[in-house]
This record gives sequence, structure tokens and C-alpha cells, in this order.
Amino acid sequence: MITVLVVDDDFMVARIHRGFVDRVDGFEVVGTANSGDQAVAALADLAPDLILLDLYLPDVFGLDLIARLRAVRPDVDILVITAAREAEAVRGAVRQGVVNYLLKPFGFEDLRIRLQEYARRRASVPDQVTSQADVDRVLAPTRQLVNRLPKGLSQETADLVAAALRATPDSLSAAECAEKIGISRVSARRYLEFYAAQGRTEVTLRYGTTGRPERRYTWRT
Amino acid sequence: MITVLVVDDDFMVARIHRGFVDRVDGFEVVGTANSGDQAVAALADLAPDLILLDLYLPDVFGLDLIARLRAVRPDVDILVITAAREAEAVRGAVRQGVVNYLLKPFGFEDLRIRLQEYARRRASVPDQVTSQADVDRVLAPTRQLVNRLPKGLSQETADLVAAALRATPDSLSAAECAEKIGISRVSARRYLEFYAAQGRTEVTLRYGTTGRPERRYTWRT
DNA sequence: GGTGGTTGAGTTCATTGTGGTCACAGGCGG
DNA sequence: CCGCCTGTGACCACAATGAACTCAACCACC
Repeated sequence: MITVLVVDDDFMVARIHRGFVDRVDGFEVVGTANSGDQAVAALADLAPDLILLDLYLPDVFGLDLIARLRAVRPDVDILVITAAREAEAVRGAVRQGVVNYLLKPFGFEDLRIRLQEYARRRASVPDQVTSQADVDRVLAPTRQLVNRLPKGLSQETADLVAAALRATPDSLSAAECAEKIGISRVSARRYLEFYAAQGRTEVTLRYGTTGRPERRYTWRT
Repeated sequence: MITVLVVDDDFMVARIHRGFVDRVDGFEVVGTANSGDQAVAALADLAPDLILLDLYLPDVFGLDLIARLRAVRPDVDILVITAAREAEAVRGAVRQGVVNYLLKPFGFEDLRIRLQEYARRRASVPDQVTSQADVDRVLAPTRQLVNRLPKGLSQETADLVAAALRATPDSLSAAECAEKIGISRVSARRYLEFYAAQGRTEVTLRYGTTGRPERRYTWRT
């Protein structure tokens, strides 16, 4: 369970955000704060994994607060939720390594997608990185459209492939997946590789057979 | 022109990095530092846009230095260049919003690609974001594969071999490595020799057995 | 001590079955 | 009718393999 602290100067807005977060599986709000000072105190007290941070606070600008929060707990993650549209605000937030930057007003789905993406990424960091490729995976994962697929892929087929992957406890090759669903190997491979790029599947190679090794895909829970 | 400060405890390495950066169009090294204190002073003095930061410094761990650097100049960007492969180091760096995380040892091309990507992203931030899509564009990095392996080698197998090497404190022969991973001796040797050529492994010859001497590979920390 | 045989690892190479690409077919909306 | 999108068959490229070959050290015998 990922624990969350909600920070927003507006009491009602904080309440709404709290409701949103609690509706997402795997997330739990452990507290709310309405000012920078309250946020620092709550962080020290509750030790949440993630902070939902509004930038417009009565006592301090949110971006200037992040350093103080990090001083209290260096390992806390921050997701900015604000109406601030200045380029400097976005840049400053990115520079401080925020998990995401969500513009108000937003719907439940917008937040849910970003929270789930954060959870996935959080779980997928290996204990030890061995190659630069591992690092790149951490740096540049699925920030892209979780709901919108790239050109040439359809939602229906994507769902079929995902279902087939979930249905098999062990791994699937592109050819096996194609056979299972009833589509061509090329299409199956395209969707499987898409999921792999998103980090939703794990790819292993099967050696031993003569010929080129086989890529086998496993759904990542 | 993007101005750069190079920070590395090893004087010669700093010099090499300087040479690399100066060879990239649009970048100019304005100074070097060999310790955390020197870095802070140079930052205040030279006001570079970007810092190339090694994490292993004599007076402070690089990740702990970032907060001090940001206190001096909040708008400075940081690109980590280090041999540190611990997950916590990578996570901590990402959490502090580093531009990139490049593993030593690396070639000129690796750095060039990352610098140019940084320059591109830097230039492409709109003055005002109007929609969430604008924000997502800033957050989403231009996906680019780096660290290209030579023909005939695959990333997955390379990672496996690297993992096997790191897992053994002493040395491995090609045959032992092959057995451990489940690939053929020929393949294992190809990857081991690749790493040796990169300088990532140390090679020693073991005599004493009858037959041709055995090449043993040790992962270089 | 020189010399040729033995041994086991390095090296080369054709083979192989999958990975990946490309241009086209069929469908859908305008 | 045209243009765009999604899936496909066909084709080539590619990574790994095992067998055959080469090579460096050891060893035994003269």
C-alpha cells in the first residue's frame, strides 16, 4: 500500500483529492495539510510515500517548499497538482524531480492513470542496475499516454493481447500469442513489444534451441 | 551556448569529460571542480547551465551535494556521470530531477546523445502551457536508444552476462559463465570479450591445467 | 634438451528458426 | 472516390548454436 499526503490550501479541494486517491487500488491517504508548515509537520509525523502538492499555498510557493520537504525526508515522492501554467513552474517542478504535474481542473481518470503509472514505475526498479539500459528504463518509462495507443494499434486488439497474457501464468512467445488469439504473428509481436516498452510485460530470452533465441513475454502484475 | 561545469574527483577524468563536452556543438565547459566544496564555489562564481556530476567525491556523496547546489542556484540542471550502480543511487538521482544518469565507463557518443537530447528538450519548453498535453510533452523524454551494441549481440543477453559476472566475487571462465546462464560457450565468450574490450571486465589467464590457458573474466567495480 | 603427441580452450563458420521490416489488402469514414 | 488506419503475407536480417579447426601449454619419450 502506497501512503499519500494531500496538500492543498482549499479544505474542500483537499477533501475531493483525498476521495479520488482512496478510490485507486493500492493507494491510501494518511493525512491532509492546508499550508506549507502543516505539510512539513505532517510529513515528519506520517512519513508518507507520496505527496500530492498544490503550488499555491498561503505561506509558501509550492516549489520552494519541496526543498524543505526533502530535507525532512529525502525519499519522499511528489506529484504536483496545480492550476499554475507558467513555464517556469513546470520547469522548476521537473527540475526537482516531481513524479508528475497535473493541471487543475482534472477528472478522476487523469489522476488514476498517473497514480497507477507511478505505482508501476515504483515497483519496477531493479535492486541493482547492471547496464545503461536498466538506467534508461528507469529514466524514460511509460510517461506516454497510458490510455492512448500509438498509431497503428487498436484498443480492441490490445485488450485481447493483454487478456491472453494474463491468462497464461508462464510466458508467451509472439507466435504462441498470435495462435492463441487468432491474429498474425506480426500483429501479436507489435502489441507485445508495445507492452514491453510500457513496462507492462517482462521480456526474457529462451536459449537452447538452434536458431535465433525466442523472446518470451510475461505479464507484470 | 549551454555552459557546463564538470565535477569529478579524478583530475584526469574531469579533463577527459571536458574534452568530450567541448566537442559537442552548442556546449562549452566553463570550469571544472574536484570536490563538493569546489563545485559549490564554482557554481556560484560561473553560473553554468548544466553540471556534469560524479557521485563519488572526496568530501561528500554527490546526491547529498545536489541540495546544496540547488540552494545556491535553483535553476541549474544536473547530469550524473558515475559508476554507482546501486538502485538507491539511481532512484535518489531521479527523485532530485537529474537530467540524465550515465554509467561509467562510457564513450563519447553516449554523452553526445544525452547532451543533445537535453539541449533539444531545453529549447522546446513553451513559454506558457495551456493544456495537460503540453505538460506531458515536457515530462515525456524523447525516447532514444543509446549504448548500441555491436552487430550480433543482444541487449537482453548482455544484461544476463553482466548480472552473472556481478554475482560472482571471483572470476568466471567462458564455459562457467555459459553454464550459469544457460547459453552456449561461444555466445558467452562473445559477450565477455565485448565487456573486456569496453574495459568493464578484467581478464587474467590461468595456466597449470593441461591444454590451452583459460581466460578468466572479473567484473571491474 | 629437443620433439612430437595430448589436451582443452580459443576461433571460425554454416545452419537454423525466430525477429523485424515492408508494401499491400481490406475496411471505415468523409 | 479518396485518404487514412489496422492487420497481414512475404521476405530478409539476425542472434545463437554445434561442429570442425587452430592454437598454446603441458607431458613423455628419446
